[in-house]
Amino acid sequence: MEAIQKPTLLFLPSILLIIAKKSLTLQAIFSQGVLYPINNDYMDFTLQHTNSEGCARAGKITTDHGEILTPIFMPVGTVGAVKAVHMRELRDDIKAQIILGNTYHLYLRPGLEILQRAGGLHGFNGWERPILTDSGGFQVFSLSGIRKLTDEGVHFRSHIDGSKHLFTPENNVDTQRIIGSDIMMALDECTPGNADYTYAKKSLALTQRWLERGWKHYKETEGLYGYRQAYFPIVQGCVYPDLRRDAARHVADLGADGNAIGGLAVGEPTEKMYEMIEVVNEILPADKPRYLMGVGTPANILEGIDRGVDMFDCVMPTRNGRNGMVFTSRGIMNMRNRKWADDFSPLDEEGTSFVDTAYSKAYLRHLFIADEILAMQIASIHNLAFYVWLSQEARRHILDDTFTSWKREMMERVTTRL
RNA sequence: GGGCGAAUACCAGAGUGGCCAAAUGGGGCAGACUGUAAAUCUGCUGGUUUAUACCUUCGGUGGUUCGAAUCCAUCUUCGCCCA
Repeated sequence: MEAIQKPTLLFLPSILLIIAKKSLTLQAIFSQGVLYPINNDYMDFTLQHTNSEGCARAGKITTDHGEILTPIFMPVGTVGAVKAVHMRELRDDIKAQIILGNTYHLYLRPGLEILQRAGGLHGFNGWERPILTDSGGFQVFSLSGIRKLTDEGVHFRSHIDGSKHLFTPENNVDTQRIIGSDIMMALDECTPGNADYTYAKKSLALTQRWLERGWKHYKETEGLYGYRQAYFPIVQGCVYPDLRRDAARHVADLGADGNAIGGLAVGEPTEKMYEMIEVVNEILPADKPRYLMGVGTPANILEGIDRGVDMFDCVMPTRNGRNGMVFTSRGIMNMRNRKWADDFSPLDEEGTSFVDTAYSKAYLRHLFIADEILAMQIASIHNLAFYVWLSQEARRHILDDTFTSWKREMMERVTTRL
């Protein structure tokens, strides 16, 4: 072990040097007031196979921090930590290929200065694989009580200390540059699922104006740490097909390295969500990855894959896991239920994580009832491993052209309440 | 042997004449959670399959009262103090 770790340590000073140089170069460019596009970021995507009976796709995304095999589920690590899960478990056991961070949360804490001095989020939390950052658009939605939208951007109060801040499409790119995510997300308004048409249309127009500004700024800047950063635009439009189509065309016209579908699973009926995915994916380019933001249940993910989505993220495996819900290929368990009290069988006979066989259902229930931290760790590790497994198993069946029948069977199983 | 105090639902513990099937915690049972202000939140927790309804309950028994968990008598148990 030591022999492996030592060279890494030796490289650190040189890495820091590169970062320092890069920052200096950037400052020099900015100080000269260069306005023409200097950005040559790009991210590779290879579409490897499309299911013969539908739209499900298998692909490969290449970033400077490594490859991502799609369809992929991405664990959420809002403040730079996937709650209750160590990086080693995330990498070696869950086999996460990419994780999320959140611009709003990281900007407030620990703040940009610390992040920049740490060498970005990768340097700060030690995750060496790809990172995607949400822009804070979801917080525009979820913290709606303490924010105000204007054309300029979103004015908001910190949920931590009440201080006032402003995100603009431009400074939001700069912030994500400092965080150093491999995939940055456009600043958008995540329109509530129950918004009326007039509001949704107005909201979309704002998102689109912000997108154009953010995209321009993205093109005019470059990363601080010597690796490429992609910038994904987001399709909004609520549950209205014409708005969604308009949004998808607008997004497709940019020619970004990947495209996201946002504003779903935010209160609208599930069927509407599926319908919107279909509407949008007819328009989004097939040769770029498609990211369905914030979704969802295992069933939602299977349906999303079936409709041509390549990337997913959701807090459900971690949050619900901490609250006692365990997702398996046999169905869903509420670990607090009495019925598990004397079930000494493994947590998940078919699970891929070490916790699945190391611990019994009865023991995990005991830990939840006793309010032990270990309960949340076990459930989070299990759920994330299951979600990643589910996406990669889908990938395997797409490559084998057996996705459709496999999905039909899995849909039955993952929706069962045990 | 004497004195004082206490006994309330699974546990702890409010309640000292009607607004009490009885506060509040804990425990228990179930539910929610979808780009994380969440190790959080919501129900239920005497019985009657529904109930703004009825029945049974506040250590036991007997009383006072239109009405008692609440007042009186007595018994039982527990705690503390004095011998």
